[in-house]
Amino acid sequence: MNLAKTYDPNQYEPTIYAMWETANAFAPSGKGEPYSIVMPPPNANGNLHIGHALTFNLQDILSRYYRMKGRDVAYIPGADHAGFETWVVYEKELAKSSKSRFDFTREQLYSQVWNFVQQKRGDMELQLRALGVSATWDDMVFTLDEKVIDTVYGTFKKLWDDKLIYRGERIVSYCTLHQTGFADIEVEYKNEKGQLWKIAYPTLDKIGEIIIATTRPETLLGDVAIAVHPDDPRYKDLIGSRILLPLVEREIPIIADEYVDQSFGTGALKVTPAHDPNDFEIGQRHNLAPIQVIDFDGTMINVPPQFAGLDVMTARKRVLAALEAAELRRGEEDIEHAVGHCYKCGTIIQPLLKDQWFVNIQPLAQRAKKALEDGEVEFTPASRKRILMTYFDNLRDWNLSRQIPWGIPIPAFQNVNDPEDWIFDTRVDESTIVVDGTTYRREEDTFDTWFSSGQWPFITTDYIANTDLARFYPNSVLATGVDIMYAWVSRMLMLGLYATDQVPFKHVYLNGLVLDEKGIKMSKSKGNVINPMDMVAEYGSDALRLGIVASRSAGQNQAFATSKVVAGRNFCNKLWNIARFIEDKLAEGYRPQPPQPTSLADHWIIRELTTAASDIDTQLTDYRFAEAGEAVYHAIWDNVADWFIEASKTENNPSMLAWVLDTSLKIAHPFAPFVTETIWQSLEWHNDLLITTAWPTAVQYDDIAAGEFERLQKLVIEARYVTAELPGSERYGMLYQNDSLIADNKDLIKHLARLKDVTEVDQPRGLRLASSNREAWLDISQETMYEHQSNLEVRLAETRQFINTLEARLSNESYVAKAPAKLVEESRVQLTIKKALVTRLQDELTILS
RNA sequence: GGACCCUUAGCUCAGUUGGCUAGAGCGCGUCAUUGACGUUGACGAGGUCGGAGGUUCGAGUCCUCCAGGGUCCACCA
Repeated sequence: MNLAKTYDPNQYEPTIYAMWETANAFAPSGKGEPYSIVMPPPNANGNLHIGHALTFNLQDILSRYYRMKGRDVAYIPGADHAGFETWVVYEKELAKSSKSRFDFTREQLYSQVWNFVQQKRGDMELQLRALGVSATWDDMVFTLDEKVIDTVYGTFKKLWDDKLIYRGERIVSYCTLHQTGFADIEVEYKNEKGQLWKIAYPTLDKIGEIIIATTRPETLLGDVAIAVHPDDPRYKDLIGSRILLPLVEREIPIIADEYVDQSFGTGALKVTPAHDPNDFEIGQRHNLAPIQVIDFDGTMINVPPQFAGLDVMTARKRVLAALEAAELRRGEEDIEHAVGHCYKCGTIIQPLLKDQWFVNIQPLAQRAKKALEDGEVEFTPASRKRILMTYFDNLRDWNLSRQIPWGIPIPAFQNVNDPEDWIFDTRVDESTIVVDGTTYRREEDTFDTWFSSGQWPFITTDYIANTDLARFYPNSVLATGVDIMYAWVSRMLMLGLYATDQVPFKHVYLNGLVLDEKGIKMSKSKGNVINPMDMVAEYGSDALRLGIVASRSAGQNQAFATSKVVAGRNFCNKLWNIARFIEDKLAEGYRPQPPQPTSLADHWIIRELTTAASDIDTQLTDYRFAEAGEAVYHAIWDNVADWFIEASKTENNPSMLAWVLDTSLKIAHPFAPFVTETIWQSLEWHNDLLITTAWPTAVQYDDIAAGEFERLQKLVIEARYVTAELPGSERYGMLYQNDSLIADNKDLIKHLARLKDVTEVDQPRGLRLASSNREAWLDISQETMYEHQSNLEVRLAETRQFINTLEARLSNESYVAKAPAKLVEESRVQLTIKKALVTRLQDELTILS
């Protein structure tokens, strides 16, 4: 016995992982049909969270399974520079040393963050290894690697040449704290209570007035018009006249625009093109120049001196106070409206006018939508596909510009003499370049991170460069969290199709969020975050992996249950002890041989494990991870440990013991890679790696023998049921039988049911084991039998109840006529069986009374 | 304002195309007890599948409505 009594994962996991890496076991075999998964690159700015553990585990289960199935598997790992996300983390680091971004040049910042990320990235990669991911580390891609930038620039150029990229002054969602613009999707809307203020704008002669309604009175300072609906009788006569903008005393026109909703507020809309997307459009239609009154740092500019430099909220109060003093307020009402916030810092997003780079997205979106419609990509859960198609329909142009130094520079240069003249050039290391005698200045903005990660599948597989790896494009499956379906999955589909004329992956599997134990979303601020590495340290990597897939279905947000991780750990220990037992039973120097089933249990366990392996095939093909895991768990714990191992104690069949152990390890390996490989390595008849061994194939067995073992199981279960209630003195009693199946398996039954002995008799004596329908009786005293009477009565009542339902069903003509014949036949068979059981139970009761 | 999801045993959750006394893990109860494993074994108790209708021979599963919980999307000032 060279294995300790209990399995200690920490003692083996790092060694086993190192061994796989040394053996290059994760590398694609180059043989078989390619199967590829690209890892959603975790942010290289911190630690993995429990959601990563789930996603990567699912991917690794698939990778290991298909590797064993003989596919040419690439599971390509990555790390994301996570532009804005990392930037936020780094700014916090800077703040710790009382520094800010303004203390450094862009180049200094970039290299500082680079160093910061390199260090964090190393931690993250160690954590990936601790989870046991069988990723092809040689193909690891960081989102700032040269090949990424090259490909991203290539795509940008293509978009540019196809006139799908434009630069323009548009309203962008802007975080004044982080001082960068966002894509629409990055804005987090919350319903909040606010006020709708009514404000009077006096006519030029100050006799009349128009009342407008606004939730943001401070933007009044940037108003350039009042808009009313052309058909609105209240204002019809005023259209074309001018009015006085309060506080600023600027004359502005009253214009007519169909956009205005007559029923909202007062039906008159103040127009602030610089700070509202709709107003911007109105302004464009009416040739009104926008006036920016909120600066990029969130303070007021271009306003009367008493408001200049105030932050938005203070300005709002002052503006309201000034209006009050001027007697221009006409009441207010409470309303609930959606307010956009920065998803990182919660700062209220200001719509600001800024020159940004945009992708004209609809041509790309519609192509992606069509690919989904045509079934080129399937989804699990399927319902998400339709949701995504709707999303494509409503997508608006994508703002690619980010005003942060950490990211891929936008490869564009501006003519110093002609601001409208932009050229594409990749010499982003130069701040100015000269082309044909003209000087161009570099764009300072960087790309939205999702623009690069949106090209991940064809970047990581070198599809454009067409290296060896290109055979892995499109990817077989994309597995990721539902939370980034819009941000990431949608972009990969659009950019993938655009750049490669192919869908980037054939299947999308979306996992839900891992919630805390109480079902609440985890967040650092709530302090309810579960760290996967703590779980690995306490229970082992396999335990975490088993626990996190258990009872989890696609797309559902589900609570994390430590109890399932504990169950996973116990399962590993069970496997471990199965191995200890079998290794102990096999002679020194055992050499593998094909399984030679002799006993009923041998045939039965072959059937069970073969069935389990093929069930797992089906479940994994359907991405039913939890059910596949359950199949493994039960095949090994219930069937192998509780029945086969116990049965094997009454026989000695080394070929079967070894085969059962090998097969158990194989089917469990995708789910619990470490413990299975650890055991495999301890088996002296193996000198290969479990990870690269082949998935079990069918083995011949005798179905009749397997069925007979099942009958014996029923007998044993009934014997146990009866004896469990017996007093200690009678518990290990005799079993009398007149039954050749029992006689032939005397020792087995004796052991499994813990009987004193099994003896042949001519005449019935004791209590008949009626349920299992064999000629077998337990030796029980008259007194005990009497006590057992109530059990028999309960069983009898239950059986009669069931017979009633069966009879009712069969006497229903519609059922007999319409239900499948097979079902009707089954009902008939059941009825016969149950009727016979009733007779036997009644007989026993008669004897007792 | 729109869309989607959830409600099944004490807890966390499975339950594919409707098919026949509803499953798992943990927890609970009784018993076992030291050579594979107490991270164990045997046996057991827990559910009118949120509520009300409907379709069907048959509904946890499909439809409608209601109640409660959640998520996402949305430029109404």
